[in-house]
Amino acid sequence: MTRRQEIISTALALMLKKGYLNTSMRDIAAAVNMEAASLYNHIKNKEEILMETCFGLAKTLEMGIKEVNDIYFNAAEKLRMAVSSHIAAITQDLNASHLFVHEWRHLSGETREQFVKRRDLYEQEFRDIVVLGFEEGEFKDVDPKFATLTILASLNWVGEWYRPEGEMQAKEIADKLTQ
Amino acid sequence: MTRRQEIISTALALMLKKGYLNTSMRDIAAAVNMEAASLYNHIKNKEEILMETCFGLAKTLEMGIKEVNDIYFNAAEKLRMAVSSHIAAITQDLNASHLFVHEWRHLSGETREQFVKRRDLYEQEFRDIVVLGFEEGEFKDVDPKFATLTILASLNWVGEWYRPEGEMQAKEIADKLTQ
DNA sequence: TTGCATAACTAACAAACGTTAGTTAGCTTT
DNA sequence: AAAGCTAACTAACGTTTGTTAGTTATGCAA
Repeated sequence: MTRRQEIISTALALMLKKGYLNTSMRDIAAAVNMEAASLYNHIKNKEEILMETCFGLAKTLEMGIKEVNDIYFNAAEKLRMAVSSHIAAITQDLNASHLFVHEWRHLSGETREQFVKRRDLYEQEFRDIVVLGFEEGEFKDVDPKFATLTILASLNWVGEWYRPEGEMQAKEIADKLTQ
Repeated sequence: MTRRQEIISTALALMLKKGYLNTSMRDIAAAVNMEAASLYNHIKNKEEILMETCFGLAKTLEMGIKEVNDIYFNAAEKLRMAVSSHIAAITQDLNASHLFVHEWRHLSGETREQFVKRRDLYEQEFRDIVVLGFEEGEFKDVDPKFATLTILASLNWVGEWYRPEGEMQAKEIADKLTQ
């Protein structure tokens, strides 16, 4: 792990515990045993940590749903895989997920708009799967838009209580949730 | 509306838009056309806003579920009413809900522990209803703990997208969600 | 051996923060 | 008329914040 990666991953851990705004460059520096100013040899500024993390996870999620759309045809199966892929991404790095789910608001200006746009797009693709299932008569009596929001809510919330050392594995969660 | 209420409700609106930490006393003051120092004639300090809001909503939710437990007997009906009551509380004041769901972390020390304790207790009561339904054979094949977390996740997330001017009314949402 | 890149340091800056102190104008009560 | 309360003000405080500038030791490449 390069020094840069070490700094960022340490920062993410702090930011989960204390929040993005409440985590200072000096906090991060102390946690990796250096001075705040030295961090700037490795990263451009504080927001770069947030940006890189949010967009990194966005990319992972996008790739996941793209793969699902490429491979599977049946709506129910598609949904199961999309859920599974989402859960995998979220649980794989809980610290990063926290920034992605909660702290993206603190991206500034254009960066933030860009993020929101990609997030909406992902939600749209997710919704398409639900709608497909609706048309196939697979899922019944649900408002697709509403259902999608509810599903994504549950998925993102997994990051709040999932603990890697716990008994539930990512795949298991995905199965239960799809059901 | 007293000046105090005006200050607090203005503060909540700002905090929804910008986040609790990112909303300064000067921001709040400007929004109600006074100086930051003058706010202290009405409130003790910044945290009082957060505290009062979080505990206020906690109380509302607690009263809601207590009433459900007092009146209804059938598990399915109980769950429907608990969901309905929760949704009503959340949608009634979206600004307050945001603090309750997202910003309670910034309560300090003992206050925070107290809040978490009450939140866990509420979750426990909610879970009891699910378990009851499980025993009555009403809800099938679900892990109660898991199901409760998922339900509450969906409920709290409603605050993220619900808009009072939108087409969906609180009761309508409750119905769809219970289903 | 010289020269350059890397990664750390110290010092400092300007801005913003929550909060306190002290003051004052305008009501309300005595 | 006097006294007291309310709610605003100005000024200032000590911190903390993100960031920049300038310096230095180390290690690799020419």
